[in-house]
Amino acid sequence: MDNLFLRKVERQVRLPEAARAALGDLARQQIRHVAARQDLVGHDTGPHHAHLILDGWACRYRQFPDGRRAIVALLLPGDLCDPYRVHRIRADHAVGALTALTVARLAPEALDEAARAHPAIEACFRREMLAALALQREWTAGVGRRSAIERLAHLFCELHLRLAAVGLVADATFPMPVTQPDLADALGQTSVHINRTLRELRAAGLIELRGRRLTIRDLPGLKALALFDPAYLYWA
Amino acid sequence: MDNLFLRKVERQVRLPEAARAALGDLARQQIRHVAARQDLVGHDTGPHHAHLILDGWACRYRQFPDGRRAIVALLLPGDLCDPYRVHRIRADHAVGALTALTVARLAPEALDEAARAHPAIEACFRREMLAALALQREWTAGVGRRSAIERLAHLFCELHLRLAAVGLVADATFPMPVTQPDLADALGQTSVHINRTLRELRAAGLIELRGRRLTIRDLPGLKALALFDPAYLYWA
DNA sequence: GTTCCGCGCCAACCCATGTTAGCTTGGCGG
DNA sequence: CCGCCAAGCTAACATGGGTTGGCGCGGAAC
Repeated sequence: MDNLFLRKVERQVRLPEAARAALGDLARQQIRHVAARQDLVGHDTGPHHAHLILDGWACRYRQFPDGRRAIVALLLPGDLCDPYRVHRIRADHAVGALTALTVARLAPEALDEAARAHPAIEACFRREMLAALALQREWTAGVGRRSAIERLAHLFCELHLRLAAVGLVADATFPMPVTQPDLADALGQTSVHINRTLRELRAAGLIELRGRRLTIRDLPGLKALALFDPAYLYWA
Repeated sequence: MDNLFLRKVERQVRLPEAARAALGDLARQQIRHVAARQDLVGHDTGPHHAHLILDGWACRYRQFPDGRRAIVALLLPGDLCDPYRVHRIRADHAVGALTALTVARLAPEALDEAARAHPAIEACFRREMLAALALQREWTAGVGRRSAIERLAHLFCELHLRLAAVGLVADATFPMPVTQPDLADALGQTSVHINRTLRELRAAGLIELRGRRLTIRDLPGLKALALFDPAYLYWA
């Protein structure tokens, strides 16, 4: 199980050997397996560990008291979740596994120390934060101003690039293990409408989605429909 | 013109005298005035300065090629905008003045140095980032899953707390210089519907909005309607 | 002082998306 | 091998919020 975070990072900057080794060590400390639909971090968890996603998909979500749920971010293999310590009594959101998950649990002290010892690692963490922020802004803009079909198309373009950055795309095909109800919560719609919209995308010859795998049939078309501009993707 | 960022910060942690002085110096370097509706940072600006908002309101927004606009964040007095350097050719969004604005322009090198010299300042910057991220998540969740009236109510609750943290609230009344078209772009709606919804909130006796000032008539009622949970506000 | 334009405000109409309800399929536990 | 349940899929109907268009006001430019 190779370290996808490293692979993503080194698409941008070559790390010093010592930093690379330190990051590798970190990721090998404490491997945890989480079943699909389990929480990695609960709404009421206090200060907690950071996590590196090694395999599987997770999401950050917020559950409202009346049952509504909003998924505010998707976490893919190679994503580093909360590199900086959060000193809060109560988290503002939870992190849940969408599929079976393999993660490295990272002690905050170990991260701090690695960042202090290797400026390159500190830079990585910072970049990961800035990337998460830019991504979050794009999601806010999208839910606010994109139509249903544009949102879905945009998400697929985004996933395509993010997964390609960690080598999980082959032949314009990649895993898409997110169920329609989950997509609905991520895009601010209902599962019924997600289904309608998927049908439209398929009928337009833009995508093919079967058995948890997505194939993009017409990438330029999909990007045009989504008004996709990759400027916000830091690692891709 | 006192430094509102300092005031906000020191509600949480007492800074060492040297750090406080350094932050004060930073803010006094290069004061800039910007007219309402002008961009502080454009969509196509490359790496740029950081800004400390001293007076007035600004917003981060994204303009789509077809004219649609999404406001993804409001920047209030005391907010620190982009403390960490962004090494990108093209920004993913712009920052614009909603009202006449007074800002301190901060050179990235000066910030880096202050952060290196004073761990307390580094901690402040990091906290500002984490706060921005949490805020952005809440906005994403809101646009995705809250109804029109809930969104508006929620925004007012948020502004109430954020402005209170810098001492700009008196008698449950605070400045609200955002026009209805701007509110629409921030909440993912149209100005017509914002108008309808404002009327509803007024009719329900929850708020009063006159002459760019908002008075909250029934805070508990407003919070209940908005499903407001302040867990995501780091400074307030 | 006049002109103009952006904003607040409102009503009528309409459509994109939500709601409800049901059927089908496939994977999993027993 | 059976039963169960979550997810995919669809149709019929309902509605929140978008669209269009129009009025009046007040502040800024001249």
